[in-house]
Amino acid sequence: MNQKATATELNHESRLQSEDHQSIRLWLRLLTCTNMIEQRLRARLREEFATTLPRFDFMAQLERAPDGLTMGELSQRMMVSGGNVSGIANQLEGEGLIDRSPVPDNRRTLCVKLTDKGRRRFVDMALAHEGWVVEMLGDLSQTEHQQIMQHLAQLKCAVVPLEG
Amino acid sequence: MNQKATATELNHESRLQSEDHQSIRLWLRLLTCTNMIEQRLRARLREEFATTLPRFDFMAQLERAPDGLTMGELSQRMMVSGGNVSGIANQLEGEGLIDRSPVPDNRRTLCVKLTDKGRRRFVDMALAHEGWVVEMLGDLSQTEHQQIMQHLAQLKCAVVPLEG
DNA sequence: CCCTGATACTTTAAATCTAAAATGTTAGAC
DNA sequence: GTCTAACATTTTAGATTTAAAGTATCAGGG
Repeated sequence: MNQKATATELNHESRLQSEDHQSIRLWLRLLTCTNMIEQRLRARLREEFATTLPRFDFMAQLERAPDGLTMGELSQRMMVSGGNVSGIANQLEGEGLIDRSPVPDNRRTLCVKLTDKGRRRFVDMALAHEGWVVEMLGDLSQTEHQQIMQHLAQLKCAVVPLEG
Repeated sequence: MNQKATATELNHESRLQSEDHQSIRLWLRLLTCTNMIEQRLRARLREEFATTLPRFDFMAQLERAPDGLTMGELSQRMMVSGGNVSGIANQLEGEGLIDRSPVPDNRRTLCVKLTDKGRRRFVDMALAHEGWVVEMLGDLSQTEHQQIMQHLAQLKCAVVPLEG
């Protein structure tokens, strides 16, 4: 940005560079927001329920899927590796919070569901969790909420096509 | 949301509940976007530069601070624990990419800087990194960029006050 | 000087996470 | 049927992460 170039005078290179930095700044701000919220949730889950975010997330996915999920589906939805899901499932199964049962027509697959105990345990945590999130995000107006949701949806669409 | 209640008929409880779910949805979408981008950057840094996101982030913080940073400042800016920073610093120092030197007036503190080798190495990566981010976020228009930035700034402000 | 508490950093132990290899299962080609 | 490749999951090895404990240093009061 040397001299007092008007908008139309900006060449491709400098325009591109400013776009670059803009994208980086957007990404860093996104990362900061997410990290801040994540750290708070992590801390409170530990303090108040002696559990971790991945364990909570695991149970949350199951709560939203009353018919159960396969290990692979859990892996996708939690956006973590399959091995990771196996480990957490072992813990939660050991504590009687989830149930891993074979599926009749495909012996490779396991169907994971919350046990009654698991559901009860989760409902408590989810209520508190919702409170914490609202505490952090609830000050935004209805309109702001909607706008950010839309923008993040666009952003998601902008990123997804690169999947392959 | 029973019957066809108009907006004014909604009682506090149901309004609150819908706000709750809205906040949760916003948080989950934010998390999804961040995770998607993060995973891509992680994969490409590994594939093309045989390094990791935290190592890249460490060097990026130093690049932005020519006078160097203390370990504590790095910990804050990277939003990770101090122990974590120590570990990464050991690696990078071992590879001659950074330099940890004592500070004259405070023997507890270390001043961390990029070495020339580290700076050269980082510049390469940063260029590619910027390209990847632009690839993912560059399709958003200037206006959208600005709006999302503003919204995330609001969101950040909404979260920060709870620090204590 | 000698405490005391705070600060800066490192170390430790345990959990998490990943990529890749291993295991067992399925589906389709031939 | 047999082979092959894909699939679903687990196991493994190793890196990363965190919280908390440990080490060393500083600053201030008595």
